[in-house]
Amino acid sequence: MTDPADAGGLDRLIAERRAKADALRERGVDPFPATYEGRRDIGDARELGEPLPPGEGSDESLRIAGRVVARRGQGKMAFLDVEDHTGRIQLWARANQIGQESMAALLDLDLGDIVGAEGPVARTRRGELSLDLRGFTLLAKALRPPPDKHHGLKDPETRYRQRYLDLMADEEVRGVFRARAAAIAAIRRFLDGRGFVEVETPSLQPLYGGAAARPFVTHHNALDRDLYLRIAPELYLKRCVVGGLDRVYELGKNFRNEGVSYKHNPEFTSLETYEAYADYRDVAAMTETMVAAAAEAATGGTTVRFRDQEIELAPPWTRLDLRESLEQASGIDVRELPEAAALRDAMRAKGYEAADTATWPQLVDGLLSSALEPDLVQPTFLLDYPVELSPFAKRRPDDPAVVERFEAFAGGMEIANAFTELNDPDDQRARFAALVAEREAGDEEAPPPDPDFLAALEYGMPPTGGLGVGIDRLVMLMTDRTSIREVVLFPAMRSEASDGRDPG
RNA sequence: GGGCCGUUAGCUCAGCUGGUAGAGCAGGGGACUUUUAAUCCCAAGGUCGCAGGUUCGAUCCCUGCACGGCCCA
Repeated sequence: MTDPADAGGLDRLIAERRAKADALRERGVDPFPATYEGRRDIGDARELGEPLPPGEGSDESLRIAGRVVARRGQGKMAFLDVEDHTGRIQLWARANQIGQESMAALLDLDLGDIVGAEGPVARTRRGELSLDLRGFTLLAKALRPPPDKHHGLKDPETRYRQRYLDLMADEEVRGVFRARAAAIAAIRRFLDGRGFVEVETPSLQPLYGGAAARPFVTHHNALDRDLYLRIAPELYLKRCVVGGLDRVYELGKNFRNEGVSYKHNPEFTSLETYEAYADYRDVAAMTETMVAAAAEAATGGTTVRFRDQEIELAPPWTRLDLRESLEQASGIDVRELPEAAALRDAMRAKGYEAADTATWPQLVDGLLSSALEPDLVQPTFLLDYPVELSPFAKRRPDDPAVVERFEAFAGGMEIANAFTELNDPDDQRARFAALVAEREAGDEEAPPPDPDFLAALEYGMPPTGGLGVGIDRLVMLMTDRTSIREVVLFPAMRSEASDGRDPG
C-alpha cells in the first residue's frame, strides 16, 4: 500500500516516470542535463528538408530539441513528434540505425519529455518530413503526464490556475500571447518613433490618484509607512511633463481593489501617454493610428472579428458628442438634470438601474455604461464629458461645464480615455476639493488630494494631451477573446478549494 | 450581490429522476521496420468536489459549503 507504484491514478503515473529517471541515474545518465550543444530550431530543420522528395534524406546531420507530443509505432521502429516554439517534426527511429540499447531507451521516453535529437532531415516514403534519428538525449524528464493529446485541456479552472498546461496543450493559446506581445511591441515602436520617452514611475505610491478606484494598501517595513499600489500612473507622468520630458509614456500594471469580471482583473496593463502642446483632438488622431498599427502587428490587418462581428480599426473612427449620444440612446439629457435625485428619477422612469447612494457623476457613468457602451461596437470616440466626471481634465473654453475629454469604445468596451490635461493649479485644487466632498458623501473610489502634484502644476505644466489605453481589452479585441482571463497569463483566482486534491 | 449551470480515472467525457460506476486517450505488459488521433491482444487504474440529511440502500433526491463557467446588476 505504501509503494506508489501499487497505487492507482496520478501517483502511479508519477512513480512510473520517476522510476525511469532513477534508472537513468543508476546508469550514470543525468535526466536533467545542463546543455545540448548545436541545437537548431525545428523550423530551420523543416525549411532545410522542404525540397526533399519522398524517400530521400539530406546529407548532413543536425540537432533539434523539443517536447515529445505524440508517439506512434513500437518495436523495431517508432515515430515521435517533437515540438518547439517554431513547429513540430517527426522523429523517425529505427533499431538497426540507432542500436537496440538506444531503441529501448527511446521507447522509455514519455509524452511530455524534453529531448534533443540528431540526424539528417529526411522525407519518409509517405512524404512526412522527419528527422532520421541517429542519436538522442533526454534533456528534461517530465514527471507528470501532459494534458490529453487530442482534446487538450478544457477545464477553464485548470487552464487559468495551471496556465503552463494550457499553453502546452493549445497552440492557439500560445498565439494569443504572441499577438499580445506583438501589439505591445508595435505600440512601443509607434511612440518611440514619435519621440516619446518611455519612463517608469512608482508602483508603490505614498498617495494614490489619477483614477476613481479603491487601492491595495501595503506596508514598507524599513520606512515604516503604508504605501498604495498605484491605480494609475497619471499624476507622476504629468510631473515628468512639468520637468520638461515633453512626450512621455508608461506601459505597465495598475492595481485596483475591486471585483473581477470578464473585463476586470485586479491587476491590469495600461498605456498612458502625455504629449505637451497637444490637445485631446490630437490625441484622438494619434490613438486611432496607434491602435490600427497595433492591430496590424498582432493580426496582420486592421479588421478584427470580435463576438461574431467585424470591427474595422483603421482610422478614422467615429466621433460623437457624449451629451447628444446619451440623449439619443436613453432619452435623457443629463445636462438638464444636474441634481443626482432628478437624474436618478429620470433614469428609473426610463427603466435604468440607479442606486440610491450613487452620486451624479456615478449616475451619468452608469447611464453611459448601460445605454450607450454595449452598442459602441465599431470604434467610436465619445467627446466632451461633464466636468464632474473628469477631475483632471481641462474645461472647454466655450463651455466650462464640459471638459475636453474623450473615451474610445470598441466591441462594446471602453478601451481608451483621454483629455486635454488640466494644468491650472487653482482649478485642480478646486477639483480635489470636490473629490473630497464626494468621498465624504460616501464615494469610496474618489481619490485623495495630492499636494505635491499641485505644487508641480504651480511650477507650470504646458498645455498637454494625455491618454490611457486598456491594453488587456485591446488584446481581447484583437484576439477575439471574450474574457480578460484569456489574455492575462495568470489571472486572479480565489484560493483553491481545500479538498485534499493535489493542485500540482 | 442575484439567477442558471458545472465539479465522476492523469486528460476528455458517458452514467436512463435511487441498487456501490463506464468509454476513448494517456500509463503498464505483449505483437508489429513507413506511422500520421497508427493498429491488435491482455491486465490495471475511482474518497463520483467537501460536509450533512432523507432512505434498507445515494454519483443520482434534499440542505449547506468550496471552487469554476455563463448571464444579470
